[in-house]
Amino acid sequence: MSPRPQRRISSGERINAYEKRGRLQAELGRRGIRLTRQRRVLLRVMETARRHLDAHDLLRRAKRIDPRIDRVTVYRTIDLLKRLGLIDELDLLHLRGDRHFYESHAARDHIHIACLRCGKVREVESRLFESLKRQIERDLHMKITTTRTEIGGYCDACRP
Amino acid sequence: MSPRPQRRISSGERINAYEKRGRLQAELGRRGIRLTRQRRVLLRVMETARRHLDAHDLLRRAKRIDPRIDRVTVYRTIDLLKRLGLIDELDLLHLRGDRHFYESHAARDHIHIACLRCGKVREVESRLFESLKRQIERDLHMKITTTRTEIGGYCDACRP
DNA sequence: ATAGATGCAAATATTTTGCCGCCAG
DNA sequence: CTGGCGGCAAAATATTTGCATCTAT
Repeated sequence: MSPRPQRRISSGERINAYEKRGRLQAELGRRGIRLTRQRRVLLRVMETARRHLDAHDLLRRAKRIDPRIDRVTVYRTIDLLKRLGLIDELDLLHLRGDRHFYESHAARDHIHIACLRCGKVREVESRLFESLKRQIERDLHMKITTTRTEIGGYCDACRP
Repeated sequence: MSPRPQRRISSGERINAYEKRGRLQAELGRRGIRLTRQRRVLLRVMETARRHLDAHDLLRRAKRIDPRIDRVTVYRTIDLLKRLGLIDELDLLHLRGDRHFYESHAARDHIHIACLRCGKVREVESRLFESLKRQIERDLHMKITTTRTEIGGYCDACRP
């Protein structure tokens, strides 16, 4: 390959860098899935989140917009979106306990990198990771549809 | 770099390919940590497992060797080993529900690749993945200590 | 001898299910 | 209108905690 360094890391704390506002809702509409009041609220919460949210967070934020929503509906909506492949589920190395976090499926895969001390989570894309996926598809004869990479360590400030 | 293909994938269903029998126990001894009857049994179960086990599996297998062990002890031992960095925690893309699976920390990092249809999990090592980690350490000024990569897709037999 | 580990019971946390009334299309 | 959806309560599952007792060193 070429000798130039494979710098393709574009970090950022923002979760939904690739999110077009209303994308999820449009997607459900396109697939003829019923858009209820509760779903609209939840989709909006997910699309505008600037950090990773778990079911509890989603409920709390949704209630702030419209209190007429139940915990169970949050879980059922999460399940729906997961099945449709519109959101990803993470657990961020269990850094914050055993809950699951959700993020709207980005255009490109990215890697989650968490500092084990300060808990900050960064997201990066990487050409190398894309190559890795292609290599696995080739060598193991797999069709990859989902990936989840969570890397833990110590950031510059927290280095021991 | 060289033009030869980066084939470094060494798969296999076996979990503890790199495990020396008694490694975990020796490690605890070396660190002056009390080796109780229950811990010995659990360490043995972990070292000899040929597939990923969750807390429930660990308890069941431990009880087969010596029934005098409680569920709580399993959780406490898992916690101990996690804190010491001797085992890794996975959830295999929640393919089998929301439990956690454990594996004794291998010499080299590996990637878990699961077929979303038949559920088979394969483990591979990859040079590209090692490069990816080094790239991240360099570019983000991180010291990486843990990684967890879970890739889902469809294997050759299950391809739609 | 004694710090630390275990067992048991109960608490917590998280997610799922059953059932019935409601509402988006 | 009506089949899918949401609310409520309760169950299921997974994990943690308090405390008295035991045991590895």
